[in-house]
Amino acid sequence: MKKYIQKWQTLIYETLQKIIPHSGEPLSITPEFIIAEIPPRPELGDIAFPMFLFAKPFKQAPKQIAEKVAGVLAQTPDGNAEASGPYVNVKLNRESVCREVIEEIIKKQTGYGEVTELEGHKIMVEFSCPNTNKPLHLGHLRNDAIGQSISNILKANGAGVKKVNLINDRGIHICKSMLAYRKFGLGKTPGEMNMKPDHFVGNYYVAFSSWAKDDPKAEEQARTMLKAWENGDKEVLELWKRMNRWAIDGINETYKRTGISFDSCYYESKTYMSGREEVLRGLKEKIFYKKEDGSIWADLTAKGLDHKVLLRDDGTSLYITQDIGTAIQRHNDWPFDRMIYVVASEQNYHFQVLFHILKLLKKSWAEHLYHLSYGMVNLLHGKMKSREGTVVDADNLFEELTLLAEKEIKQRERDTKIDNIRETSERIALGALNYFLLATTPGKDMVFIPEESISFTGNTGPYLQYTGARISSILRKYDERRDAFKNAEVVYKLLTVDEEWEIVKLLLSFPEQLILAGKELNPSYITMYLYELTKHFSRYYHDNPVLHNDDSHLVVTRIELLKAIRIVLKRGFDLLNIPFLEKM
RNA sequence: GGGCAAUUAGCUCAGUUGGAUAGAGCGCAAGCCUCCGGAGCUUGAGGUCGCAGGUUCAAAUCCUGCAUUGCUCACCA
Repeated sequence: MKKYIQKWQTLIYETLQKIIPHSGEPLSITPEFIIAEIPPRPELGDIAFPMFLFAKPFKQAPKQIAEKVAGVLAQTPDGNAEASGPYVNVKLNRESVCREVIEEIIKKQTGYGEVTELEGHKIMVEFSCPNTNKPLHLGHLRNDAIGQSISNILKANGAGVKKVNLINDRGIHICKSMLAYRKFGLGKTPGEMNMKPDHFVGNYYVAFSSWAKDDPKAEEQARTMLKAWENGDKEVLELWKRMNRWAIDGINETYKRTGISFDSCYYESKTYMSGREEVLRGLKEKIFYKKEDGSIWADLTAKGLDHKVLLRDDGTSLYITQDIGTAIQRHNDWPFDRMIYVVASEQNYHFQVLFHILKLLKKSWAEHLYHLSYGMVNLLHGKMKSREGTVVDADNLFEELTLLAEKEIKQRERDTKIDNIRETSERIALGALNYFLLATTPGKDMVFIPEESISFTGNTGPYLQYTGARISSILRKYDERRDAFKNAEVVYKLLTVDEEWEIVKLLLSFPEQLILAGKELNPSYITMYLYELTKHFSRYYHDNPVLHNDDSHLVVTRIELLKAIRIVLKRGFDLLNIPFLEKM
């Protein structure tokens, strides 16, 4: 669409130049600054140009200016202009636009969703970052969905993207589940208990909490264990390795199920030391200071921030210590132009502090670090609170959604027409989940409603998947009857239905939405776009038969349109990690 | 108490750099199957855009104040 808007901006600009009244002032802008809009109702036209801005220099009412401009541009090879109050509304030449767009999409296939906006940029994206003391929950699912999708979107914008995970495998919280296991675990294994191993580990983290409630010594023992861990205590390390393996194996299973992957994986246990060294170096260079008790601090009050502790008085590391080390190591490993941290908004302050500390440490790249902050995921009946046991476990939720999808399939009596019901249900569940999590702007808190997400009607992932399956079904039928259309030709002039035109305009704007989504780091531009596209398609094919037409030229032309829609849908689904289903 | 953010229909969410009558979905009400898959389509009701000022041709959008809610200011991560 941009291409056509630019063309018309120039045409409007040239026309305005011609009609400047003698008493008026010359135009002080260039064509690209002429405001172009999409009219509120399609029957008004395809592009709208408000004339308000020219009223002052022309010393004329916007309405009069619009009429004059439209008079000059009423009939052109590129389309027609007409005045509507203070607006000049343009209707594009449908036939030529239809041809250009549909042919381009079919020629490029899914490459149609590739733009060069960020070519040459190296962008590292960190997301997920699980703790190895418990399984993933709903909050992680939003994190994963955003991280994965943003990476896809940046890649489609031409950037070199490296997806990285950071395994939170050290620290006092890890010691807590270890302690509880040592105390209550009796050497059992997840295999013996027939449990998913990360859930097995998570149970001991819960066990620690209830133990610590009655026994004040529990917290102290955890601190002692952390010290032992950092000092390389053999028995502690042995236990740590064993339990970490369980947790990570389980978490990887969830990633696999939900289509999440990484290019490389960092471990806090391997980076915290370099963070500590960096802090000590900073101390030596008097960037930081030491308190009497031996703890090391940064004074950030000059920046309007607080004082921040970087190393405990017993010398052990904190969250921020290892974050410093990790950032430095990453930039050494893969010198990025930008680094995006996908982390919940509750850590906004932490990242302000982290980025500033890295600047204090004179890391020139620190200003290219960006915290992509996403809001909390709440439930309809309130917040998720681990203490109240209302945390939604990722695996359980996914299973719940899968079963709901399976039930729907059976209810619709589609089970005989689908090859693998379980697999299809899982793919619908994933589509439902990712669509729902990505449809809300990342920065905002959101309410997750499982039943609504899996609903097969309305603005949901499954509805999108259904539409994709319907298109696929029509194209399959066309293939089967191909011989009947041997002599038919594609004639774009035949696409005269308004709904066809709306769809073509949408196809035209896909690359622009992709650029926007990349610029704003916001996948919801894609979810909104895909919903618009599927809604228009549903309306269209409800009233306009594709295959059941006497005119075989019309059939093959509409088939071209459907192929183009399918390509764009597929590409859009890929960006959001929503599986495309041929049948469902 | 300080900082950051949010507030749009009963509920969940859109609303580009200020621009034509503020939009979807769910739910509610009423319709549509001799039709490529009815998981669909059509129509309707439902809004003082948190409140009060200001900026201007024009404000949900920009500015100021207030209210409410969330997050945060830990030797947790």
